[in-house]
Amino acid sequence: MQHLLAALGSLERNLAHLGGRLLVVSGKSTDAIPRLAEGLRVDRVVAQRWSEPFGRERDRRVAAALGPIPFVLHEGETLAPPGTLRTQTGGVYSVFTPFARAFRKSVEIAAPLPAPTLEPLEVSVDTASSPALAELGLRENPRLLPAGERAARTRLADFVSSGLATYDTDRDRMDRAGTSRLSQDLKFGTLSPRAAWCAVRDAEAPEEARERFLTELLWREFAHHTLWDRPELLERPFRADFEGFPWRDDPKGWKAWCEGTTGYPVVDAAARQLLAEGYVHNRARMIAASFLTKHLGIDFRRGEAHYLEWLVDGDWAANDLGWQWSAGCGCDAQPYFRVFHPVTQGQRFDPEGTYVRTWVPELARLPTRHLHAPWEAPELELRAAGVRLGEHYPRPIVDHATARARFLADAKRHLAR
DNA sequence: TTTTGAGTTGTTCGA
DNA sequence: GTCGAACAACTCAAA
Repeated sequence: MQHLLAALGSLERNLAHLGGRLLVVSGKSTDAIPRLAEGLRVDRVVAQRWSEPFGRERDRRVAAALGPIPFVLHEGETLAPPGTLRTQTGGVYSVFTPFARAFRKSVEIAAPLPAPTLEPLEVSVDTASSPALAELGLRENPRLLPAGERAARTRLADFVSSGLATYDTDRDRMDRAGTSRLSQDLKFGTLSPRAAWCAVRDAEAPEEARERFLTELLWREFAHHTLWDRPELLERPFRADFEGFPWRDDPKGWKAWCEGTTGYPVVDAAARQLLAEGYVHNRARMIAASFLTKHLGIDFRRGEAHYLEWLVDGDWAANDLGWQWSAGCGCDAQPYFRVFHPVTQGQRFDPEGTYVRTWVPELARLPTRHLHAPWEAPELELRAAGVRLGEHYPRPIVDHATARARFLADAKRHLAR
């Protein structure tokens, strides 16, 4: 909400700069938009398509409520309109690589258009200004990134000039600012994927780094196109053989995973970063999702909903695709037995422990070699770091090897039905 | 129609 | 300590 309001404020300033004006109305879109359209005596209502199921339903209802006034939807949420890429036999792509190959071959991405000129409104209508956070009973979170089109463009420019060159190697490092951090801008539409694509495509940076970023944009694209064609994926696993999987109900495990007290430092860091920042590093999301679904055996849809509730950048398409992939039931022909080791992953992608120390400060004084597995640290070192396991920081709620074996057995049994 | 090549992100075990 | 194989065989997409 904070990000949305700040983005609206930015839009209001930009419009004023162009001689326009942002009108704010409250109410259901099916009532408010027709009322405004009639009040302004417009000949059409123009909007950007929202391709996700919720948005499609909303657009359908608004169009119906507008009656004779045309409701014109433009593309822009994705690089190519969803539903336009098809296999040679007319089928829907279900594997990323062929989708990406076909996309690069057939889609030409033009530079974004300049801002339109605006005409002053001649009709006065009854509108409000957008509410302040406090009016909605919310407190400002100072950790959120600046929102709005200008902030997004600055972020893109900064990324292109400094982060892009090392993107292909640093993007996996949880302890570095190696990612673009553009996800919330793409989600809110304050940055178009075309602008990001063109800026990176035409940038002076190593080809591997540029290609890597463009591929990530295509993953976002793949998620939206896939959900467009198969909206039922928000409720069902992509892989039909995962239907009816024996997920566990583990209230204690669920609570620990949500609040960051599983005893696995990287998993806990991810949980706490989510609650604090509305953002989690991509690598940490995968580790957290793997832990919830595989170590704890909890249904991916619960983790998916939790992430969607807390993420600033959370959209249905990418979130669902990511969670299904992590759970092993998504668009991925890779085997189900790929279970992330939370300690190894931490050591590999947070080698100095910076990420863990930031989010799990009670372990901050522990030497790096024990940071990702504090239960294996000698008592003396724990004491020196001021850590008593079970008091300052929990012991692991599950044993990695045991949990892994349990999941593999469950999956093997279920998939062999 | 049949064949062929390939598939984001990993871990463990044993030589 | 390093390295390759096993994990399991399947489905997709294109030729």
